[in-house]
Amino acid sequence: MVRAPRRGPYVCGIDAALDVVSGKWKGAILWELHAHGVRRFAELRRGLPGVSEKMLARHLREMEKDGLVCREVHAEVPPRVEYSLTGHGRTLDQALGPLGVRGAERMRREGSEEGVVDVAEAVDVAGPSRG
Amino acid sequence: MVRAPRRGPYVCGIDAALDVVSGKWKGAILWELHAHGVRRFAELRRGLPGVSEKMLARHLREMEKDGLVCREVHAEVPPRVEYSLTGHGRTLDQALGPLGVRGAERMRREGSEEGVVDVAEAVDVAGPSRG
DNA sequence: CCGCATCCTAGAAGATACTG
DNA sequence: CAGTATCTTCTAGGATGCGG
Repeated sequence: MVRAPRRGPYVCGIDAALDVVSGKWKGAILWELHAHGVRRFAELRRGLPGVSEKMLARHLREMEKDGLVCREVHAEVPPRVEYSLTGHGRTLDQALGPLGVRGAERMRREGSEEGVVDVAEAVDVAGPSRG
Repeated sequence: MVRAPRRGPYVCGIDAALDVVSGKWKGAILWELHAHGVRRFAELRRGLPGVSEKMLARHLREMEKDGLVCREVHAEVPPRVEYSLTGHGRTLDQALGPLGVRGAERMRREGSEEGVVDVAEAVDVAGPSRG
């Protein structure tokens, strides 16, 4: 486990807010949806190298429950489900923007000695606008 | 030894930034230090109901290593160590401010059905000024 | 008082197989 | 394609005891 997911009693607001994004992939999911606006399950999966269907589905469910993402199911023959950020999710993402900037710096430093994906270099890691 | 907290490859800046505060008590520690400015080990411990010395010490070390907190050791007969936020830590805390507001709302909702400490009510959960 | 070391547990995350 | 169920692995976090 990477983070420390829990729904326990919170000590403060930050604690509670952080809990909403506690999960190895939630930050990345937020980033993906923010960057692309709308994303299908398979697309998200491809965007998160290493994630398993189980974890992706679970995190998506939790984030939906937390009102961060919107899940739109299209009743078609080839199943199609699209995910996007809710207003709430966007607000959270915006709040996370500054963190992204700091994180990007961290990536460059830590990346040198611990390895880091370079996908982040492709876009503005702080919070890319969706074109 | 304790294997270094998985600073694995990050997918994006947000991911990297979130990793710095991943740990059950880091958010609360940040909040405590922000609220009080300077805090001794024992004080922090009392401020974080339920935390163990091990976890408090470990998280503090990690946060120090990440440049979030400053650790000042006073070579006195009764050992005294004081912790405070570094400029970096304050920046992070500020970025977390908006999250705190959202988290506070969450606490009120979730709190009703999951229980929540009321210490948050005592101060501005979003980011109390230390006056 | 501060905080490290050791052992142990809960549950998060991973791999895989299967269903609609 | 989307998502669930099951089994395994991994490790953050908790409990306790010792040392400076």
